Amino acid sequence: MPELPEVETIKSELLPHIIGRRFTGVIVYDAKPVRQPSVEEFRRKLVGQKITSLERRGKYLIFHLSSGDVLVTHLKMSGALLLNPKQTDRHARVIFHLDNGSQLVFTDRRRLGAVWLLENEQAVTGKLGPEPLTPKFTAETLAKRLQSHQAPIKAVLLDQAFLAGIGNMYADETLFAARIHPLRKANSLSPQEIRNLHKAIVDILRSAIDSKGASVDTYKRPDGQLGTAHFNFCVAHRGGKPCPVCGTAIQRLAIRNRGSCFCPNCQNP
DNA sequence: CTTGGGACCTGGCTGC
DNA sequence: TGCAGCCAGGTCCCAA
Repeated sequence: MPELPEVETIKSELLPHIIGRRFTGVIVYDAKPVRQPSVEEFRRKLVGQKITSLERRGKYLIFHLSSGDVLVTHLKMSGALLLNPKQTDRHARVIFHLDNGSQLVFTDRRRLGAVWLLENEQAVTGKLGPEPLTPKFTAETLAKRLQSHQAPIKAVLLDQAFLAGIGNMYADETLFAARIHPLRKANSLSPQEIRNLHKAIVDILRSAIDSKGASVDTYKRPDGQLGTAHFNFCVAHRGGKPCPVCGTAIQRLAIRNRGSCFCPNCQNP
């Protein structure tokens, strides 16, 4: 599942291969992911445009084009952007042909992913919360934003309008690193716990980026390689297995219909 | 405003 | 071995 570290990895590995390239053709095998505009307009407007820059916002990728328009992608659960894959599988949804002969393949097994071609990205990314890996995201910022939430901290961390880019696995890892129980009410955290949580968010995300993301499910980098961040996971996707710190069995429960793994000993309620 | 539940979607897994 | 049904989770939509 591509979360911030996975999307950041895709961005940085795609970047050198696509900057300055021009779209020469766009083949839509599945219209479902093309959210805006119509498939016909999507193709017509895209062909001929040059990619001038590529940025990540939360879990979105934003391709800036020479026309001023932006191509925005979200990979959701099972999406990937593959560069010149050896074989195009049956899950290829859109193929972008570039002027150097390369193919950029948007593939997505579960068909939840989406692409937009827009005048600007605000309609899609406008409601996102702060970027956790920018200097503006401080423990003080976090503390202030937590005050207005009494939902479980795990649910709040998953809210993209609260903080952009964290998904289920990194929320679990972050709370474990900060020793905070996922059901704690967000506005009940002490100043020290908030400082710990802030540090955990930054550390966990940075280290996952260093490991090129986590390949627990279908996540692949543009060249088809896997990431290794999941080898460092302490609790995420480890329900029933021993806690690496104390050996207690990792517990699993549903919060907001999402599986949450935590150590009942290290993360006290 | 916040909160929580259902829907979307497909393939891997479970259990009969 | 076959197959129905469950489950995974990012985000949108809706109701309270």
